Amino acid sequence: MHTRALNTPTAMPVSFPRSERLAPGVANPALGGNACTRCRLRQRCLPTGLSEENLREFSTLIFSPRRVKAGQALYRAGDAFDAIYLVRRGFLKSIMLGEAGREQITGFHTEGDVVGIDAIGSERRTTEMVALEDSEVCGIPYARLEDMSRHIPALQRYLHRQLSEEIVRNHSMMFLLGTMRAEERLASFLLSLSERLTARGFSPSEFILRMTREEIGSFLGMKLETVSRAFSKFQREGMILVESKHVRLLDPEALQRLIGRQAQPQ
Amino acid sequence: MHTRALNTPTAMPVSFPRSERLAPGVANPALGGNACTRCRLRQRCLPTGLSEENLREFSTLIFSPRRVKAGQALYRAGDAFDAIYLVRRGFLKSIMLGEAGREQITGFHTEGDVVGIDAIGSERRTTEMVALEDSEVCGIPYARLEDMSRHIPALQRYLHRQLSEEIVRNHSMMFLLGTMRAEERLASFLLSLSERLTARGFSPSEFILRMTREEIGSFLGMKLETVSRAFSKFQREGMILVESKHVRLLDPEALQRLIGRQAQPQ
DNA sequence: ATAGTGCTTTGACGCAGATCAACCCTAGCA
DNA sequence: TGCTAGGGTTGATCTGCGTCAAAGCACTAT
Repeated sequence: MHTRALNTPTAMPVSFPRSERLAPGVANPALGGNACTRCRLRQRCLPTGLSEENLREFSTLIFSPRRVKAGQALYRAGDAFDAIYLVRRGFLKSIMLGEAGREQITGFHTEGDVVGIDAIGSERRTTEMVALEDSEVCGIPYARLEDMSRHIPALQRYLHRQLSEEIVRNHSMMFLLGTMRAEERLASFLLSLSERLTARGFSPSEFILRMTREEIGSFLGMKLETVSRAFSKFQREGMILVESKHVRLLDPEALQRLIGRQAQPQ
Repeated sequence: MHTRALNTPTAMPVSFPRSERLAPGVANPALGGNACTRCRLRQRCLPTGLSEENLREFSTLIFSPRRVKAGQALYRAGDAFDAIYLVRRGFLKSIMLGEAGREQITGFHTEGDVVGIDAIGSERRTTEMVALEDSEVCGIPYARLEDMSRHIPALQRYLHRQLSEEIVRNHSMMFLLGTMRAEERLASFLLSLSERLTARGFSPSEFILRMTREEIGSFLGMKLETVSRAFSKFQREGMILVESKHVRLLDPEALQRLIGRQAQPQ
């Protein structure tokens, strides 16, 4: 039995027990050039089922990694759509802007995620993508990806699967926003975050939030004060430990129950 | 200046002035067999830019129209995903089912819409599609569509555009559910309904709602009573005329303003 | 040290919308 | 003709969450 890496290399608050950081699954942590075949994320980000030859061909598509500093935008609403991106490192948010200065965060993204796929088939970006911490992404020019996916069926399936997953995620969010109350939303958020981090080889029960209470609120359709109160309540009831951005899930089943119960009367 | 067709062939309530029904844009209203080239919806539902030859090839894909009676499901959650559908006639809703018997309507669909595309790339349906009135859909087996789109670029683009539009619609819904208050949601709903019907050659300002207050509420994340009150208020303020399912927009700009204003304080 | 800034927490209060309930209308049907 | 069921409207009341405000904490700059 061993602890898995926290989703951060930075120091923990002193009052919190520090978890050990392990190598995230792949033996060679040194990043190579931009050749996908040597990338540490190869298992997670590339289409599966490509032949060696196809994989090499696919690698030629990819721009060398681009850095996006915390606070900077990878793209903005209105920009021409010409590429999708694989997140290689870091954490980003996608934002939708509406009239009257209203805006909403429509997603958070971290390593291994495909981002910017939502504008596929359109001319321009309708959302913008901003880094919450220093990040690195690999761009794939869309026109060439479209071409290549015509003669590599596995690539076509990969693309369609990414699109499908985006749609399914969106449906889940619509469901969350349309039917859940504040505490259910936050519980759901925490559990899904935990799942995603687990899939990336991090600890399922302990993590660092990369976003503010206000950003969580924007994503979940509630105000930052409500987010904060829900965190405090979960802590009071022993379901989580929270200290500012550091969260530990003590009783995920309780969070799950909190979402599941409370069906409509009879 | 002439009036356009209402989105129904049925009789109007007597107290409402009846609009004239005109032919919906295409000269020959008699439906042919299942040959797309003779379908009255050809302009709206088929990929544009196909050569005559490609169009004939595409037509061979399509199953002959399938009828779905009001209340019946076209597919259910858990069904194998094997086809997408073009709505040829009628009106349907898609529903997402959650734990504890909760459910939410994620979309309404009418003629010319592509439905069932959300499960692309997955094995099984995650939502279900139920007809609100007697409907007709043309199925397209997905595996063959995927194949064919590899050698017909216009078809590939068409597919990607459909997926993109689905994603953009979902984002708009997330924005609506996450940032708008009840009256704004309903105003937004009415305007978007009006737009969609206009694009199909119906009257932009007068239409029949095919769904109940409860279904509108489910879609917009509010209770049926709140929907009803918002309708009444809009009518009191002279923005719409509403009599049960029959709606006329008297002042669309006012509805638009209702959404636009009310930014967050400074 | 000190001040300033951004983020978080917590309390007090108010309101939008949910809930509960009564009643109406229409359609279908015995 | 009357009964029933489903849908819609409206009123009264309740409550979850937004709003407003104050204060604390961690960082950074000076």
